[in-house]
Amino acid sequence: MDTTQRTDQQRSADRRRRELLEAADRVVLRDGPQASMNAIAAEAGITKPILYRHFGDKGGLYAALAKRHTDALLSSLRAALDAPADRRERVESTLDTYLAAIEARPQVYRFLMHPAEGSTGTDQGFDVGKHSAPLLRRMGEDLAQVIEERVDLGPGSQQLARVWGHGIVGMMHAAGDWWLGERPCSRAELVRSLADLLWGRLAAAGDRVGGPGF
Amino acid sequence: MDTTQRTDQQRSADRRRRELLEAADRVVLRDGPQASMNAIAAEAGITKPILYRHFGDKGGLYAALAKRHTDALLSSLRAALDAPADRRERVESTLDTYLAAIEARPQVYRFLMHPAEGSTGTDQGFDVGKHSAPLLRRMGEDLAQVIEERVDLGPGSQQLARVWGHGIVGMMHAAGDWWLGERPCSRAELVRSLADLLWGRLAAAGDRVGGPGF
DNA sequence: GACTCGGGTTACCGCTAGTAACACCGTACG
DNA sequence: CGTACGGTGTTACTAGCGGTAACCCGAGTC
Repeated sequence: MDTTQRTDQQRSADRRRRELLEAADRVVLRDGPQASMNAIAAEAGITKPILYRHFGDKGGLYAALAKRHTDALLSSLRAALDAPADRRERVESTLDTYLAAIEARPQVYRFLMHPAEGSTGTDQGFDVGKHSAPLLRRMGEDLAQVIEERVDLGPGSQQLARVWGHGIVGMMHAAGDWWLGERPCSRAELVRSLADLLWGRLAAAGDRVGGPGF
Repeated sequence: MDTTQRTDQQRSADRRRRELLEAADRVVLRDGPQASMNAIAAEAGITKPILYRHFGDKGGLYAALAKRHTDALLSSLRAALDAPADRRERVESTLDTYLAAIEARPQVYRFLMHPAEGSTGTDQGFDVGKHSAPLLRRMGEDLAQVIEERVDLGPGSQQLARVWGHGIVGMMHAAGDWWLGERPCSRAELVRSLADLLWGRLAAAGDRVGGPGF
């Protein structure tokens, strides 16, 4: 009885929670990362305090919201990363998966990359470092793990893999962000250019002669 | 007469502006990017409306503030990038310059990378893409220009250079951010690892054998 | 019927960005 | 001398935010 009642309650609470998250999703997609708690509550057809009862504060709601999308994106990236193909193919497919995702739903992307961070709370001694979006960190760690598992890097491989994981993710992110804003080329070209960069074409290219003043 | 008077006024206004910017700098360095206009005005020994008369709105102040630091950092990066040395050396020295800068003044770094963006104004149809810090964009464009000038990339070189410019800057940024938070290794090691990545070590490394399930 | 308890609301606090309206003060002009 | 004026500064305010305390009401229970 007690347990069943508790599960009933919990089930109901979970359903509510999901409904609230979906409402929040709609509002964030419509209004961007600046969506207010009032607006979200209104969209959900209720008022602020119950939002706060469910998620604690705005950060909690946004974290929950971000977690869903992040998990979804990470799992599709994992699939591309773990495919049975050679390395270059896997790299290109992973890049393309990421870029296709941000291209398809740019608002979600923007929300994930810029999680409001308006916390009015204890901002004293603010977190220097780790200010990036959690999505970037998680992608970096994931990629590091895959590199460490599958690439033979010799001594110091773990540390090297982590540096590379975060570095490659950052490369992908910044290039994707720029590309999304300017659209200077097709997605396939971008993927190819980035893979070429990772494949050492920068090191292999010759110096340009007759440049200005050199 | 008229002109001299105007210059007098302008000079005075410029001095005021500089004073205000320095006060704002102190506050931002102390309180992080969440520094309020009230706090900045108090630090400068004046009240809010003056700040607004000088900078329009918070975005304007932050933009002016960011521009100073950004210009300073960009010029030192330029110096490293333009040094008369071979490419690998220049790359390492540029990476090191950037990392040393963010290591030396992490609060400034954080401010530059996360420019508040609280604009309450017309957020309808918010700028998707170009949401990154302007510093990243400018670094990317600068690097692209240097690559285009000095590296022979064959046909399509301009576009390739831009992709690489933004990509490399993103790599540097993400790795630097992660490194600043966790400090998993020395700066020199980080520089070396990133340069190795750019030099194609990922492509050159062999597959790891005996991995889990593979 | 009294009593609790979970879901919901109203009404508020303290804060923020931003602004309108007023006050002071040196200066040119009649 | 008086007076109108532009620049510099202030006080006092609005609108809206995140967050919360206090209350309210219906359902189940003894």
